[in-house]
Amino acid sequence: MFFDRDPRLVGPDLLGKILVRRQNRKKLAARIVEVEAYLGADDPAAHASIGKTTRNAVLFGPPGHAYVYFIYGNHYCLNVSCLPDGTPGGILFRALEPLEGIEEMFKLRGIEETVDLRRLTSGPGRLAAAFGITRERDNGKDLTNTKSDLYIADDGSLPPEVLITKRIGIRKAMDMPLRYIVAGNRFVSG
DNA sequence: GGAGCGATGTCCT
DNA sequence: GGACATCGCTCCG
Repeated sequence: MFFDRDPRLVGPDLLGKILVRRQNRKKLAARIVEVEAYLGADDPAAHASIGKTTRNAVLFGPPGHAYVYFIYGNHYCLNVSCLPDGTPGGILFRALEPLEGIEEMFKLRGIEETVDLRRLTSGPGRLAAAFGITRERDNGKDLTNTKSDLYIADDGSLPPEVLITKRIGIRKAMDMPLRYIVAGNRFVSG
């Protein structure tokens, strides 16, 4: 299956796909335009590099599941697990291009709709807030289940061009080229 | 528009 | 007790 592969292969293939949230009959949808790969023991920046703990257990579980963690006392971040059960790895969602339910996303973010659309879902903390993602609610969910209230959809569209760069905002393994972005997309962070 | 910094929870040593 | 895969606010140009 799609996520049962190395994150370095899943990452670029995720670009162009759509993250969908359903809640109170409302549908939120946004296109994935920026992600980062996080590996296992060989990647000091990865949460999985320290071995399996209660916090990072989802990364060691079956592929395609949501790993949500709380960072800097303020923000949630969304990842999806990769590789087979027992082998850690995942992809961090860093930026989305809003498609549907934009009004609801502004509400969930707690900002006015006059704010530049780019500030709505550009950045891991921002996109998680815009989708109402919390650890309590979403950690461990199967993102391949389209009956779920949080999943990844595919409308068949492919990004024009994928660029690979160094990852952003980390203190370790800063030089590994594991960030994947849609070239020229205005919703990419940084 | 960029550098500096505070907020603030959770996990791990 | 320190680190942390962030954000938004200041202050300065």
